[in-house]
Amino acid sequence: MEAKEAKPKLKKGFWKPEEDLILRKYVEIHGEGKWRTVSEKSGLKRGGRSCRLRWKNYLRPNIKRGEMSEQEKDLIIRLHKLLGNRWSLIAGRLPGRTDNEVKNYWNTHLHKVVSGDKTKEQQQQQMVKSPKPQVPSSATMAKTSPPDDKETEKMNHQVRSLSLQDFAQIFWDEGTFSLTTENILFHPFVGDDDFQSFLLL
DNA sequence: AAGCATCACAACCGCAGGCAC
DNA sequence: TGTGCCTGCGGTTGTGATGCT
Repeated sequence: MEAKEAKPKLKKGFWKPEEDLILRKYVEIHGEGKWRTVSEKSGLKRGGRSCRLRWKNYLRPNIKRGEMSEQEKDLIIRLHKLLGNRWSLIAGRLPGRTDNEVKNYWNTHLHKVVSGDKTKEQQQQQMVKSPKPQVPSSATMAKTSPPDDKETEKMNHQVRSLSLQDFAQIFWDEGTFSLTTENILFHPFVGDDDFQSFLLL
């Protein structure tokens, strides 16, 4: 039995600093995309998807590392309530954070908080009071992303179109808006007529 | 000090949509 | 119009770090 094709054995597991360096340099010169060729041409013995993930989650410029701020935590909880496990959409509202990071953070910290921690329970109760519709499981949601501008616009549109009312409810606490300045800054409606109207409600 | 349990997070995998040919 | 490749998404797994007994 012949071996089909001497496939170079792909490396798995944690990335070494020198591998990061190679990938970073390659992307700086050639740009993002065509991840399969990145792995072939750069000499990295990594699969294209592994390269893409590493770049997207750790090497990309403007990645924010470190602990989540209170505003970020709050926003994640609220958006998760609204959007469900649409991590890429949620991450899109958190500058510098990646979907993987948000997902991990939710699974290790916030999920526990929301589903049981006494000290935080009160915060969550406010949101649990009025059940929010989840995003319809439409195949159009959150799958596939063309490059940035389009994607951003698409996400904003998606969130906008389904959630003006939902946001109004979510940010409504016991008869008082808890829409903070920070939340407004993160909010996709900023600058939109929709949002202006929303604020005037 | 050693062994075990749990936590936190990086990375991988399967699936599905978009796009080029 | 059909097919195959590329890429992104969400779920899951693996591994190192830390805490506890």
